[in-house]
Amino acid sequence: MITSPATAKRRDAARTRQALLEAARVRFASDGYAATTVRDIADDAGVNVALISRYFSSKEGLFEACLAGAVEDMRRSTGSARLSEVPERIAEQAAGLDSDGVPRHLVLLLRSSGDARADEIRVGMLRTFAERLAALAGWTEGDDELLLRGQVTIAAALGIALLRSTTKLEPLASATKEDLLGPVTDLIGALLPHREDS
Amino acid sequence: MITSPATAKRRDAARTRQALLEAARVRFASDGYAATTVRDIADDAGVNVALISRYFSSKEGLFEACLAGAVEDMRRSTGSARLSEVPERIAEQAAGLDSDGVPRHLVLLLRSSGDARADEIRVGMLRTFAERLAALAGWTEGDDELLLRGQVTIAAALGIALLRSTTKLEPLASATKEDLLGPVTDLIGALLPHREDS
DNA sequence: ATTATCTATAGATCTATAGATAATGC
DNA sequence: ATTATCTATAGATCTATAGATAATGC
Repeated sequence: MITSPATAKRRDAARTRQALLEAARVRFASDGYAATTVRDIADDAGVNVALISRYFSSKEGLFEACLAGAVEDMRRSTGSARLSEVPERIAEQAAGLDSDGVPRHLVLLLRSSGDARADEIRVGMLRTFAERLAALAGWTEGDDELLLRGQVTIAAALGIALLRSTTKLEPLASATKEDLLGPVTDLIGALLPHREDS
Repeated sequence: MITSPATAKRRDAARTRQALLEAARVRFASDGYAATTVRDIADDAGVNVALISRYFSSKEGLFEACLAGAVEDMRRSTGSARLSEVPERIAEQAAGLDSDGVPRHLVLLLRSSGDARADEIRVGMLRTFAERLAALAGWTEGDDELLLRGQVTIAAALGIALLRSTTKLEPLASATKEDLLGPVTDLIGALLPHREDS
């Protein structure tokens, strides 16, 4: 174990960077880009505001770094999955936690910073994500009807995640991954037809 | 016809108020509350900024007025519907247009202004909306499982609407109500079980 | 000595409003 | 005369940064 305890006051650029990144993901995801101030993020991270510019150039740079993290999450989630595993993965994403309880912030994909470059990344990720889902259900280039269904599936998952993270609408807000699994399984079963040939 | 042409420069408080309201709904829905400036809205409406304070007290007041409009939309949409009519209504909402092509801005229900009062209205509407849907599928007080399904249905519809209004993700972004009807019908059929007794 | 962190502040918004102007209707 | 609209501006943020401070490791 080289890492120091979480409460460490020891100067550590890498740790500070990480703390900012995590605080930013949470804030951007739940409050949106414009409503979040750099001071909010720095305070949450227990760090001086000026360090955001230091490590991420700007608020916009920090947002892009958050998106890059979401790309990672997404890769791991849809990577080598089979259609039969999709409902559980989606339920995890919608619940906002992966199977180990590590927070996921896919909601970021619905949060625009207004910056053109960040928006391209964001929409590109959504596109890829939807195509992977559709592909698991037998989609091939040009089949717009099935692609639309893949995109509707993503939209539904993100809608659930967003409603959970921005409102206290019960029982949805407190629903666990297990609570969501039933409805999500039905939802995906209806949207993405199972292939005959596998 | 008493109303003057749309291009009228004639002074008309009611018309100005309405123009502000419509411009605000569009901006708040697509950009969110914090990212929208009162000047954006006034410019879109072709009206002086100061008139926002005049007719709505504040930016927050204008947002609340927009929400009140969304309540109207919602009432009309889930009013006396039967379960069999729900998919079409939801498809309309998700598409962002009602059957006459009049824009709907249910996405506002996902947009927080940060103000406690507005948020209560917002979440209250979501709650009512979900309960009505669930009730059409046989929900009675205390049945949390079915209520969750109602809320997931709303979340899915809002997710679609939001993705459509904030990205250019094709084919979803350009899908018509008719294009959406298939997937949405399947989605609702799977989420909300049809009652045996009717 | 190096570099992580903090202080202080410039400059750019953005909202709200007081008071001036000008179109309307009696 | 009334009231819809506009001008000008005060006051409150918020981001980015230059330069000072202080902890670290050689």
